[in-house]
Amino acid sequence: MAYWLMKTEPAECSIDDIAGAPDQTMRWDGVRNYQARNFIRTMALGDQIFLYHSSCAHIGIVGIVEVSKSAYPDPCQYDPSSAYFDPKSNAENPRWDAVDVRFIDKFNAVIRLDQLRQLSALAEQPLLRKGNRLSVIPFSAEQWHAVLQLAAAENIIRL
DNA sequence: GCCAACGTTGGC
DNA sequence: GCCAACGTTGGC
Repeated sequence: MAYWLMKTEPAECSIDDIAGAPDQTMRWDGVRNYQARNFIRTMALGDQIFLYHSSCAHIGIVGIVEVSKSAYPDPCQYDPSSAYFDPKSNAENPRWDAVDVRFIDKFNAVIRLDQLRQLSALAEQPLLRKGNRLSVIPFSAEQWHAVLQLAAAENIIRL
């Protein structure tokens, strides 16, 4: 099993939106960056994902979701009415993939950026690098557990 | 709203 | 293949 972090603008799709969706499951579509897409293609059923709210009032990790369906062609790329329509993609050779994610947990507080920066285990984390724009980011098991332990120490979650 | 950083595009 | 221009991301 692998660990990941995915960014979302809560105005578009928040942790509450996922928790409130049918089967608490949503398609994670609209990824239009090749590096992020390549990560999506390596995701496996059951992989654990930190959900991160960006460009909002309370920036940080807000909960956990998991991969409930591994990568498949993102239907939005074929839909001319979609903001994610890609006229250069075609069914024979789909350019973009999606996964399905299922709600696992919402923390009782946001794990803020300044808290994450305190973790030496995250010193090399692309998420914390200035100018980082990657929306799908792998986490090592060590990084994953360091975040969970921080959250437990701050009474954000119970381990 | 500002602006730095980045990925992508397209002319050459 | 280079690289400037552009659009977007994302923290502040």
